[in-house]
Amino acid sequence: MCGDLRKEATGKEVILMGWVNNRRDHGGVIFIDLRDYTGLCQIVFGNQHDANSFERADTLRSENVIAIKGIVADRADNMINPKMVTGEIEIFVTELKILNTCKNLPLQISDEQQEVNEKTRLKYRTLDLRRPAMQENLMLRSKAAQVVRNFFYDSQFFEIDTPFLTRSTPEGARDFLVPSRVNPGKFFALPQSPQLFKQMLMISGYDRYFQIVKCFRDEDLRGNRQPEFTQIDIEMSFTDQAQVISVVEKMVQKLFKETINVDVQLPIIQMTYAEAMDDYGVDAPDLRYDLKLKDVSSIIKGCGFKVFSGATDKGGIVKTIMVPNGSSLSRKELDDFTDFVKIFKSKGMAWAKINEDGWQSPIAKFFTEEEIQAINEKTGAKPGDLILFGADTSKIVNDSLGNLRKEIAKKLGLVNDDVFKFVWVTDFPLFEYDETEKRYSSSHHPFTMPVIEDLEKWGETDPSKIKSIAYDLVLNGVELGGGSIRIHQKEIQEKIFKLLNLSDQEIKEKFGFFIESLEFGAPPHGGLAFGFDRIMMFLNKTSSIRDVIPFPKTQQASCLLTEAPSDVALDQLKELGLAIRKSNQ
RNA sequence: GGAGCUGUAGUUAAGAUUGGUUAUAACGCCGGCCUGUCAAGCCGGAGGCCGCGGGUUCGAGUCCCGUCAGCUCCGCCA
Repeated sequence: MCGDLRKEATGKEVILMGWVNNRRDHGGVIFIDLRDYTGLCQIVFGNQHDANSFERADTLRSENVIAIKGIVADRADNMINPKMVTGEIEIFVTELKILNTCKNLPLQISDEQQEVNEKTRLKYRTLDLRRPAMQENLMLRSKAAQVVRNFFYDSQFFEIDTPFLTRSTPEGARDFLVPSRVNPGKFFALPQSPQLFKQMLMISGYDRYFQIVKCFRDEDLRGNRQPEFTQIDIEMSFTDQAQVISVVEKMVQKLFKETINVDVQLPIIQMTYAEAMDDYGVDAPDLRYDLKLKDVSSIIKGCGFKVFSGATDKGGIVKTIMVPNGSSLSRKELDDFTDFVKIFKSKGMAWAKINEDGWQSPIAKFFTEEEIQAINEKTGAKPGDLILFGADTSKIVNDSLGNLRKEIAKKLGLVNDDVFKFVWVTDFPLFEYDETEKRYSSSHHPFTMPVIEDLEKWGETDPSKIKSIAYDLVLNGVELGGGSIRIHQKEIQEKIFKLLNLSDQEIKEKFGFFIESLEFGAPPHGGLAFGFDRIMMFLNKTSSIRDVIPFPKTQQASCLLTEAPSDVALDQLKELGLAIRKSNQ
């Protein structure tokens, strides 16, 4: 292949096929860099090598597809190109076959300097994917998938596939629906994950399962979220949290080693959800930098500043971020931070610059010397430092300061993308209270095993206090994957459904098949699912999920290449028993 | 559903504060010259619905309103 030839091949006759990356026409001699997925190789056309191909090489243009026969030649010392791995040799072309031509290009394949607009890239994805950078991304993805497969196969996991046409389930994300022609008026749903199927495989006795599988969720897109995405899905029987974690982190270690040669130290540290929220304000903390949040609620309780004391009086909290040497930040930068926290429903952000003689702060006058001392002590602030305050409900304070912490780290240059800080976050609450719908919903999913003592103690009175046996693997502030030990007893599963406000009839209708499966000797089991695309974002060092997915959707969930989704013929609808309603009422 | 950023030759950008002759550059493309380049070089050339629609104005790429698209984020994502 083009990128493989070295000095050792000198004198050999070779056949190369590929794309014209670049043509340099000197009149009497024409140089072409020929490209395939392995790289570039310079081929030389000249009268002395072959008059016929030299003449026709005049017509070659970028991205023409050609096949050549030629002799590998050693380059003289002053002609070696140290920038190319094949730079010590070139091919004297003796025969040229033009396999295809190419129209003028909407984006340049060979120019890696020029960042092309993403709209253009997605519209001409075929060409975008021909760019070496994208080829590297997708080839690494292929390699990663192989490493994962080999790891699990070697660890006695079975790769078993599960259906894409399955039934819609309540809870969770919106389903993508697929109408059934054979059963007019009825619909399949594409799986949000193979959750129930893998659990049923455990019940069927397959002991250990994995799958690299597409999942579908009809929710709004983000820089790291696509409507169809790929999970590394894992389930194990007769297991517990420690064992799942232990197996999975070995996989992660192997994956990072064999793809990007990064050593992941095992065991990966663990922290509870409560610790993560306390110290970082988020359930997926970035541990590459410190900037921990400190709760100063008890200090400011009853202080003269009504915004703070009012927040704690109403059951809220006041937390701080101490920015070392942060007092050099300008008023404008602090205003930007204030605007930033407003995204997260925070009403504002107070700040205090620490001087030798006390606080320089709009709110300093509201605090006694003792309170100031206590806050300085709690936050560890010294002269030259800066303290930022958030006061509101704990959700808003954690949300805004947790995200502000990341923002500050970015701004101060504390974020090093060559560092990989993994952490397991454990002991998640089983439920979250949904304020808008006034009910509880599962933090993980409804099949997560609760801590049984919690369930007995709080089940009737305060379900939000129930913890679950669930765990997330977080890397640099991003959730890579999450899992749990599952409920394997019918009674507990039914109890959880009830707490989720599902009626007996709904339970029977939606999950009857699963509940019944549990009754036929379900073993204890648990597992985890990774976002494969997100892992690939780290391995490829990209911040866009679209750079690791060959044919992604735009934020409006459309494909600019195929123009999907599209209208369909009336006949198709008719056959499915469907009609499109004009208005959206 | 909401907020912000962006949209100008094939591509990437400048021009937008302060409205004013023919909208500028680089790369790419086309033609010519050239036997050692490798981001080749030199000479010449073509290429524009300034996202779209409306408004203000004697005059709009530039100001105003609307709209569409791409991106980032909030909500949403068990």
